[in-house]
Amino acid sequence: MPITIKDVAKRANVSSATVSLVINKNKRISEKTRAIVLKAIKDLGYHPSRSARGLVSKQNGNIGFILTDDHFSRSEPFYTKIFIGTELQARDDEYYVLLTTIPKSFKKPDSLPRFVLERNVEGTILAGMIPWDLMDCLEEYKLPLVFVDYYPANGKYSVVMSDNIAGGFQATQHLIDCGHRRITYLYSDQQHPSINERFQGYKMALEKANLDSIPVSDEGSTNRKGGYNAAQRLFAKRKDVTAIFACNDAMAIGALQFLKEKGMKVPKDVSIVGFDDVEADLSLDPPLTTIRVQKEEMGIQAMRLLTEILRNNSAKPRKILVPVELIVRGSTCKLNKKVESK
Amino acid sequence: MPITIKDVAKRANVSSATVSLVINKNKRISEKTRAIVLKAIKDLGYHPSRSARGLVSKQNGNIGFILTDDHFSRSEPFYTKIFIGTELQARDDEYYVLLTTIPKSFKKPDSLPRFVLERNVEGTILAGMIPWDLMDCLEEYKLPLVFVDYYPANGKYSVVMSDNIAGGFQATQHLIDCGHRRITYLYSDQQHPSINERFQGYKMALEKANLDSIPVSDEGSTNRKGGYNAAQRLFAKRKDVTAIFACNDAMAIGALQFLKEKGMKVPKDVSIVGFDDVEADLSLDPPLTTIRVQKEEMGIQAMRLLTEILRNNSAKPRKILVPVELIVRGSTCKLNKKVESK
DNA sequence: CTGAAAGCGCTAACAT
DNA sequence: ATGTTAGCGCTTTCAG
Repeated sequence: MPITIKDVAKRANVSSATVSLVINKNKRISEKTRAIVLKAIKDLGYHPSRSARGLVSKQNGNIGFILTDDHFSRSEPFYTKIFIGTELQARDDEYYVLLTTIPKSFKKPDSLPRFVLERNVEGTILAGMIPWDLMDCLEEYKLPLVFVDYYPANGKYSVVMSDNIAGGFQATQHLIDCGHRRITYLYSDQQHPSINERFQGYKMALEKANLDSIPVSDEGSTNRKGGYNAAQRLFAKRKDVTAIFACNDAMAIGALQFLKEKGMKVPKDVSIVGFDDVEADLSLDPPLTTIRVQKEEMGIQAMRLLTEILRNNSAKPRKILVPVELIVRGSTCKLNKKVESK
Repeated sequence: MPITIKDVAKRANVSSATVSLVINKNKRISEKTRAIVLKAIKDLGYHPSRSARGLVSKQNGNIGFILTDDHFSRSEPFYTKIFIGTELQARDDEYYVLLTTIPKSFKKPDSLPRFVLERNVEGTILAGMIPWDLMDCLEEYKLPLVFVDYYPANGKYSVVMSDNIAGGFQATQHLIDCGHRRITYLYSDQQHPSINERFQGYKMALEKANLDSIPVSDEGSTNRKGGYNAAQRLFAKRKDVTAIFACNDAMAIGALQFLKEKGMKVPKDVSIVGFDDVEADLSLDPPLTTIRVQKEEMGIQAMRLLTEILRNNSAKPRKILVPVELIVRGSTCKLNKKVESK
């Protein structure tokens, strides 16, 4: 029932081989025949069969997108947007994206995603923190892998990250520019490369201004509750801090909530900068100054990297940093004209 | 390089046809040979090639999952969870799910998702509100369609909905049981079937208790801002309302915010019930009493419905209602012993 | 520059 | 109950 290559060949008065060559952009076809064939394809609304193509070319045109279940269910659509970027780019690259989640607790004998077991993807994008065991298993399959927003330390893979160091620097610099001198870094889970990189940026900005770093961590997690707890811990020790740089928006919002409850005004008494720009809470009061991460762009870049590897599998691992941007909203302001001695 | 059916055949000392029959669970194979073949398959780690299968069977083992971009990027992972359910069930049904978004503003000459143009899906799940034009276009492709959490009025398709009427009823009944007599329904966008059905349930519960309905809508949208505005509008007119049933959690949270700002205590002065149980804000104070929608289950059911249609395409359109559940948290309480005259 | 033909891995008659 | 074989739609030598 569907239109086949033969139908096109017949209509264009050429052989099916010629049509195939045209489809595959082979250059040894005269402009004239190419045009005729192209027209026939369009007239007929022909689309080559992926099955037939895949059968002979040993390629299936699919790529996998794996992330942990808890990441995908997160209340902010962070990874969702990365996925959208991937899918967007996949349209241009003519791939289909198969999305699957694996349990955060993935352990060695657990079974891998179906599409890798059945070898129905040519490569895979790994988004966010991935259990070590999963990487191990994947490695055995020799699947081209690209990491987004996370990467293993071994340097063997291509990765796409947002420019966390620059972001940390910009956030901190912004606070310094506002006149703040005692600026805390609120975080949790320092193992995570992003959180660590943001910390680097923070420290660099402080060093440049000759200020001391005041890192405060929560043992829990990098969510609102963690931010709330960390802020609580911070102000139990030091009441003189005037600015907070949180490792992400969720913690920033948690800290904001704590401050409000304690009657401290944001940004009058304390300025807060977040990271990610999750837009989770546009009704937040005050709206959060933050570092915008280009989530879709990250997905796009990841897909591009993967395509590159797929086309030329000798390609060396590359690392792409997607630029970030300071978004100044209402949670930061100039420090109250008070003159501060360093 | 990969293992083919012939490798299996050779190892099992049978023909490839026999292997094929075993794979396809054909019953006219003796138990003995079946066992031998199965063992060979396992030993070799054989997985049939989808391309080859697809080429002859005209099936590709893919199903599409379409939703609008704004739905997928929503801050609560509502549709994300529906998708996860679909993917979960797809594993059992041996399908791959191709997820794509279309612009909310989809208009007729816009191009359809690639996987339908290229006919690379056997059927499609449509999640959430879908532009009418899209349905129109899809219809021409004669693709089996299943709707989740939304459906066109024409009754031509299979759909999966949560039991909105029961949910609206339970929510309202809960408030009535708490002693409330003046209960508002806060909503927006009544065109949406879910919102309308919830309204039905609300009205039924009120009628049964012989109470009047107090519907208040916001002209904007069904998000927090809408909830805030609607609550504002409500209390501008009537100060005697003691309970609010919002058409979803987002609006409930918006209303909650308005009440807090105006100094009204929740639940002491006003009780609030939401709908969806999005868990967006576990740190919400007070935590929201709501109607839990089983999002994953909805995705699972949608996939099952689609599989059913695909296996037996004479199947008639079916409608599945996924049960809901009242979750009582802190935003509702018994009405202050005040005696109320009806 | 284009056509003829073989063959990818599998299924489905048809034989045996 | 199992084997033989043609052919699905496409790509890819190899000829011309």
